[in-house]
Amino acid sequence: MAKPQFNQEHILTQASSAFWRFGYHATSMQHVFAATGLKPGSIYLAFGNKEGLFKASLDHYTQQSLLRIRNKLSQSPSVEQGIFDVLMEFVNESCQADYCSCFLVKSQLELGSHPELLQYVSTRLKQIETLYCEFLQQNHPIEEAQIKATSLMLHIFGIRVYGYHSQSKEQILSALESSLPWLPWTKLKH
Amino acid sequence: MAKPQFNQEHILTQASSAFWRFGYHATSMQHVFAATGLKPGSIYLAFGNKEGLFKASLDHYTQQSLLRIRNKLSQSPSVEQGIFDVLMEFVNESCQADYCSCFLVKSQLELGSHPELLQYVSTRLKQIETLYCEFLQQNHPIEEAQIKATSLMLHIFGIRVYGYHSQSKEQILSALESSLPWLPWTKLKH
DNA sequence: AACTATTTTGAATGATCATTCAATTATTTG
DNA sequence: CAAATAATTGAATGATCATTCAAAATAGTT
Repeated sequence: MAKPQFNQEHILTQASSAFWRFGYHATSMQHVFAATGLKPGSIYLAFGNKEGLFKASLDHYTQQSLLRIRNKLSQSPSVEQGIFDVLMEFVNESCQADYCSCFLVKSQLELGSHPELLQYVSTRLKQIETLYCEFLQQNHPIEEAQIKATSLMLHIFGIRVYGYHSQSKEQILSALESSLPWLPWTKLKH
Repeated sequence: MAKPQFNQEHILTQASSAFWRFGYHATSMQHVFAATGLKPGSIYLAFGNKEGLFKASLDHYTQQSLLRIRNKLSQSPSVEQGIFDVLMEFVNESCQADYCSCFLVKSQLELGSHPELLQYVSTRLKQIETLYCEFLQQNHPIEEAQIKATSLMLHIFGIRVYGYHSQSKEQILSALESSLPWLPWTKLKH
């Protein structure tokens, strides 16, 4: 064997970041070579082709997202409080200068006409919904948990799009409070 | 003058359709030439460059969307009923085989790192929100109308993303009913 | 009919795209 | 240390990209 294989974590971090910010089509392999400092052959040996690298990037992002949500919901005094905190994080992200929404949501819309990648993205978004649903089942019958989880995903998708509008934080918060009354808003009011 | 200028409506219909379905980066000018049957020079003379054609396509789509919503809300017995009907149309669209979400929402996410086009898209999405808000002011004080309009946009954005999941119609409807209780759901229940 | 103004044509351009592969380098194995 | 094995290199490839422009065609004007 030659030099042990390059750091896959490093390249996936860089590739995810590029695909996330610029999208699948606007990110060229040459950009990836430049960002990672690696040569074409290395990346093609490890990931096969651009699609393979993209899938691995999606996986990397999804695992981090699932972990982040799981930690937040586990460590909160209640599931509702944890969900509320996660939502607030999403809203606050949208205020940052380099905001670039959610990698999975962006990919879902960009690759709507690419059945294989679309399926790959949809599966991962469903994993996230399932995670919320599992936590909600601690407090609610499964049917209600499922409805709340779907409603939550609709709102999260909405935030991911609406967040691009400038100075939207207060508007988003008021709207969320009106349509998600089962979250613990009281501590923020007045 | 030569032959009167080609039918701009026709080319914008074709170009919008391509940009909408495949996105800005995945739609090449060669695709547009093939779809319209026109030669490069004609299109470049009329629209300047790809960005110009894209902006004109966005405008074309936006004007049609505003017209469609305005008609629906004007002809309904109440604003709430009109909004409900529009939402149901969006949900039903997501069941079709060739579903491709909303051109503006897709563009907003794809062009997040292109400030000029991002601004162009955001302005048009805000126009749609303003239209809803104006109609809602017939029944509600302006503050409440604005919150309802923003909540509506969040939900519409959510539907536009969630719609890609297969067999999602019933789930979406249940979730919408739970988070938009001010819409006239009763006639559908039981 | 001749002239002018404008549009259309379509081949060509250089840039950038994803991808390949023979040669080189590095590591493990015998 | 030598042989075998595997990873890395980076220049090169053909395809496709957005865009250009000189020439041809068409319509209005005199």
